[in-house]
Amino acid sequence: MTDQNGAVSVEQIVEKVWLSIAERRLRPGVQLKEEQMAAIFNVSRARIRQALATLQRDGLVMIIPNRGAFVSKPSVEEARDVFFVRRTVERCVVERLCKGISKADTKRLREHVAKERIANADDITTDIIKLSGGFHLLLAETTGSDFLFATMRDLIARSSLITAVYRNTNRFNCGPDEHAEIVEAIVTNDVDKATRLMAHHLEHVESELDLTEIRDLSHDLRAALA
Amino acid sequence: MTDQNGAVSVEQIVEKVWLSIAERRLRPGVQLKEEQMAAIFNVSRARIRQALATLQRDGLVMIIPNRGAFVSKPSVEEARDVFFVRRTVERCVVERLCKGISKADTKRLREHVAKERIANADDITTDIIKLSGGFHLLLAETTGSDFLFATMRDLIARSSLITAVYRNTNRFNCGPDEHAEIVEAIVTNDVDKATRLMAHHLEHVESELDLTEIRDLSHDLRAALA
DNA sequence: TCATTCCATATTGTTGACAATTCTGCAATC
DNA sequence: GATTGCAGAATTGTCAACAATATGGAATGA
Repeated sequence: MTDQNGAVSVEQIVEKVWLSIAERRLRPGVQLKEEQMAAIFNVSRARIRQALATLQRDGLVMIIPNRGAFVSKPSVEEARDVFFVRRTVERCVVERLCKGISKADTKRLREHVAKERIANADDITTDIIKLSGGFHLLLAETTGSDFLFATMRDLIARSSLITAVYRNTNRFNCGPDEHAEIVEAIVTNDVDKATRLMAHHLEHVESELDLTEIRDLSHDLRAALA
Repeated sequence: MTDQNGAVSVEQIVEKVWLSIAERRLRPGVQLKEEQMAAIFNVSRARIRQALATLQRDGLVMIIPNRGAFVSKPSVEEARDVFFVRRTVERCVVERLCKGISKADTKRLREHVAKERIANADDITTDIIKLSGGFHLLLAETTGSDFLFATMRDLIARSSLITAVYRNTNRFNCGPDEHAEIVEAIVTNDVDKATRLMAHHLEHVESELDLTEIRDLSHDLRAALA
């Protein structure tokens, strides 16, 4: 949590908030007050502001001038959008990877899936959330394309928020088994199978969301009427 | 340039730098010193830092801790990546728009193309650059998808930088004629034609870049050797 | 002559205080 | 009883000074 100097870095603050949102401990609409957060993390407000700006970039919080930062409240349309774009972008990712993947990358992917299995077996929610998003991020990183990676970073962050808001079931079925299948299809350069599995996987994840109604987990009247 | 109080907003600083990069007046590798910029815009360093953070998010500058902010130097691979992703994302955009577009949106698109024609006729470089990127951005905005819009915003910003670095010709052939054709294909709901025209248009833009060699427009020895 | 060390300078990073804005509770008014 | 106006409190926005770090060149020694 702290580095050599006992201070918390911006990245650590961002990750902490990100996880709190993904774990539903921070609900959409809640205001993230700077001074309050500065006290919690024991850093100056400037660093908190920097973290909030990053979280805004990632679409997790919404900053209103002179009002403050609030946990984002994605609409059903936005949720569908994110999955729509994910389908196309992740298809690109898989197609690229099927053109050939190094031994080292294969190893990294398999090891990641192994970690996911362990987290699932031990039922450690924090790890499950981090690793299941991390898998898709790792795929993008493996393509070697900085831009694909950056795009997926955005998509995964927003997906976490959407999952937190609209998830129906309590279990995370974006599980290691489907991930493992995708990896194996990629290492055998089977483009058709890999893209089909990825498409199916994303449909599966989306199907576990209830995207029929607007969920309002907050009690902020102002936001509800805006 | 200035608001009521005579101060320059963060957004204005970002746009100014963005344009300077697109117009090749700020070259890749050049360091953007905070104090220097604060003096130029007559604001405090804090505001400059905020603007630099935004520019980093857009991929236009690279911030190295304890070293400073430098105008990004996209590699040939990164350049190809951006156009690769643009082809898929803009295809999505066009497909969506072909499903139906309102009268008001049609009007906005046609008016935008008209503005582009005027800028081209009058040969106002600043307007040409802003409007030709703005066209693609307007298409994304018209889909109504916040995420598609945000993604295109990123892509256009990076494309501007890439064009500035790797452009061969002096003329901007991302001209209004091809844009006009795309708009007309969209308003007639001709998906095949619209996607074909968009693909061709992007190929055209990319073809005017020289993506065979690493261009180093800067004179910063350290950066050149890094 | 070349490599290395050290110090002065320049630049970024951080902090706490102050200014501007917004929110909240209460009282006065219709 | 509901609404408006106002003052105090809470919160965000801005700034300028200070601390930490990196840079570049001179001095030193092989």
